[in-house]
Amino acid sequence: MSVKHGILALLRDRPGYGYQLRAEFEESTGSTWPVNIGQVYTTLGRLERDGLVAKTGEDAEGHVIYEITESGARELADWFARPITQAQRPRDELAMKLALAVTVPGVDVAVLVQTQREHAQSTLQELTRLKVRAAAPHLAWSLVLEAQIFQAEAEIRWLDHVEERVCRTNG
Amino acid sequence: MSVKHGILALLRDRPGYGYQLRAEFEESTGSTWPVNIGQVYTTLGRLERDGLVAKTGEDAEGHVIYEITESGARELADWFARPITQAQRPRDELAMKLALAVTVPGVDVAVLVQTQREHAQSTLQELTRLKVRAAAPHLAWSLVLEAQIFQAEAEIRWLDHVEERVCRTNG
DNA sequence: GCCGTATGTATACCGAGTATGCACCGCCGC
DNA sequence: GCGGCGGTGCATACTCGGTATACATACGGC
Repeated sequence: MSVKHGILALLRDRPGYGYQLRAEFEESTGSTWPVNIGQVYTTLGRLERDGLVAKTGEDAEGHVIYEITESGARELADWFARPITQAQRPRDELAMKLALAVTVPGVDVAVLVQTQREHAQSTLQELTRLKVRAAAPHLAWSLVLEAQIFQAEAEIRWLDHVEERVCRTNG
Repeated sequence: MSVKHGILALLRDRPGYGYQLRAEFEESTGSTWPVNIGQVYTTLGRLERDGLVAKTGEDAEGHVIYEITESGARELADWFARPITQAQRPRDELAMKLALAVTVPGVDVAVLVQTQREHAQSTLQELTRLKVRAAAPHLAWSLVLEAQIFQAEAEIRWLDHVEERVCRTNG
């Protein structure tokens, strides 16, 4: 979903080709999410199939150039207007794991929570360090980084909450 | 990933068959995440292929029964011991969208943030209502629900933060 | 008897993501 | 000069998560 709309957004700015789109895509998210080049081509293929982009031929260097279509621009505008809903998101792996852990017998939930919290805390420290160190932060990059920070904090808060609830339940 | 380990966890408790495993899986997460039955069978197939579960034949009613293998139990124990890392998680759709929005020209970031926050707030209210209304809450269910609440709160906090940063940048 | 629903298994299909193959080109060292 | 090496660029094969659907059986109500 995201790579698809990312490519559309980049193509709305100006036409481009696969390899270049990957670089722009990664740069626009502050190189936080590496994108496999193969995925760019398959996504471009699907977008073309669905009439959201079109091949315009080749440029002087022989690159296969794509441009956005009217239909693609509409889809992009819709996407920006639509909020991201809970339903579109994948399952929360951690919540799932803990739900399983408290359901099936023989799992030490306290240890699990403890391990996860230690991990989350070191992740949070690492992210904070990255943020502080950044000399001339790219806006998109720092927004993504801060999203990860807020999420890590929420995870730690939730783990504290879980620990309290589970301990109270057990004793 | 999660369905795979969920099935392993359920099978460690006792052997079972596809349809039953789906019901148990959904119940263990408080019916928060519906699982398509087809996925259960394909996952069981892959688990069998990899030697993590094994068919034991049929029970009295003719159900195809699977049981966990030693190797499967090891993998499950490993999974519970391993923390969930950032890398295993999928891209954050919302962070991605905003990173794109501030990068490509012609997107009204303020409106986007506003729309998303309204949506997140109504989601949060809905989740809170669910939590309060729950008469005899299942532990796993309420943990999952609370995870969603903590995440929605973090999202709203982050959106406030983004708004402040973007406004400051623009004016 | 027959229709609708729940139970149960299995397969086809699609999209996201990864690995890999293949070709071209420019640079650097010998 | 030339042979290796790394960057650029395109394309395909493959796996996995997830959905839809086909198909069969059993059971209960009209």
